[in-house]
Amino acid sequence: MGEIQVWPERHTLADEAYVELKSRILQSILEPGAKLSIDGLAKHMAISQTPIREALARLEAEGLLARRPLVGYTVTPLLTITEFDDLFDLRMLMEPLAARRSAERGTDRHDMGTTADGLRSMARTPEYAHDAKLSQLEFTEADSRFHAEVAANSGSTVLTKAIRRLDAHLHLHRAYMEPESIGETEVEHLAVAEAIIAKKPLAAEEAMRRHLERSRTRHRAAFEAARTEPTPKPKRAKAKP
Amino acid sequence: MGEIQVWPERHTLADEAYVELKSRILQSILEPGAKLSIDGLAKHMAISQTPIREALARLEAEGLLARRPLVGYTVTPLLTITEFDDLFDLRMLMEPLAARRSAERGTDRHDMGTTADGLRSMARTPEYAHDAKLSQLEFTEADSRFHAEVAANSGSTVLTKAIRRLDAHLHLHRAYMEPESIGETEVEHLAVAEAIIAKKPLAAEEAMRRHLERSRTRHRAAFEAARTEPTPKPKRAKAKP
DNA sequence: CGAACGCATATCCTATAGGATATATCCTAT
DNA sequence: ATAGGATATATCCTATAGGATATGCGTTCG
Repeated sequence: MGEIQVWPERHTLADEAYVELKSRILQSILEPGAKLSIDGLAKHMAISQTPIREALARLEAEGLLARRPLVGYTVTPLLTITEFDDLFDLRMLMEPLAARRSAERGTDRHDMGTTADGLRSMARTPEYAHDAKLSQLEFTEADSRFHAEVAANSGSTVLTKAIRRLDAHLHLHRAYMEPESIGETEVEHLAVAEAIIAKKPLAAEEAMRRHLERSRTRHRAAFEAARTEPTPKPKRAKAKP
Repeated sequence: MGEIQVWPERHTLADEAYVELKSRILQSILEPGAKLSIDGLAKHMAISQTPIREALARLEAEGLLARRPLVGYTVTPLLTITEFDDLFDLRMLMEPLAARRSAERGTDRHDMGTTADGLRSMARTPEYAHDAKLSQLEFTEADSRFHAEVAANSGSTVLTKAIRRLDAHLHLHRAYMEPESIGETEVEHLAVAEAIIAKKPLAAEEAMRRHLERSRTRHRAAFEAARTEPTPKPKRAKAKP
């Protein structure tokens, strides 16, 4: 019983609404451009409007929603191909830096950072699940977590936050990736992880750079494939069960 | 009467509360660590709690406030010296890129971008006002606007938003009230502006880099000066008029 | 036939009341 | 005297009602 219970982390309905909505947005259950009705959401979640409003305000500040005063909130539209390229340009600036610093610190003797095994396990992608869609979701989340972990291990909160903000938008596009690229991703992630564990800053930086280059190519292919068949899920999200 | 009225930009009480609170934080009227009572603020602004909550949620997502569920909001502590350095590292990555791209586009024939004169006028810093504190705030805002404008003129919304979300000026202003050499800043801004107007990408990039380097040096001096005298205003902000 | 005006509805925004939780105070026991 | 616990208060959080605004539709006029 000597365990230090860090505290049950009290959370409110506003927190739950925030998590729920963010999840729906990132899974494209709420499609880009969709209108979010406040009391519609309130009824759907069986809570009142006040916590919904609070969650929406946070998501807007985070860039996932757009707000027009006295009109309502809408889901941020998908990136254009130009914006997509710009986003990767920024990742190419920031994430190799994060990898380098992370490697400078290494994975041992840090209260805040990860362990070597933790990083390795995060680099790995989950096994194929039965449900293809679920598998896809797990992969995108695993990918996101790995990049976030590398950033966090850099020890720079500023850098970590900046990377996370970029990632939120990228996440919307991960859903369009081909499943066969999962294997490649895992290999590249492991290269980054091992360089960090071995405390080889330059190697880690370069490994991340290469990973992003190839990732960009893969995403771009998926992007243009999606262009041909206009929308993978053309059904309207009216949220009226 | 032929003027196109872009619309009176409807705003809500939540918006007003947001602006008001942000302003108070930036002026250190609300000091770091200060507790913000929700219905205290509501009574003080003579509005109800709901819009206050919404404003607080936004400010929290923006990093100016910290929230503990069921306890309350507190003003975020100032940047540490490490975070200060990290912040400038990121600016040094992103803003020279923005300056380069901005120079590639130039300042003419763009619907979105600025005019040459517009950019020049933004490079200039405002005159001194009576109130030193307000004067300092105006300078910060002018500086912020110039950097934002250079970013916007790059044509990349992703880059622009990423730079804005760093909220560099916001945090720097909070931390260091020492008046930075206004003259130097203006000269450096003009160097950047002219390089952009002349469509010299490399020169613009380099000018921005040099400006940031010197700005970092200036701020750093103020930072360490502030370190010696621990807190400029040791009085508690209990906000009980 | 097209455009403009007015009304009706849906939705947002704000205010207020009450339940739930954390913190401070006071008391008791060792 | 100090540590531990119970009570009281302050504050947060949630729900709900009502005023205010934008949008859609039908009608009317040019």
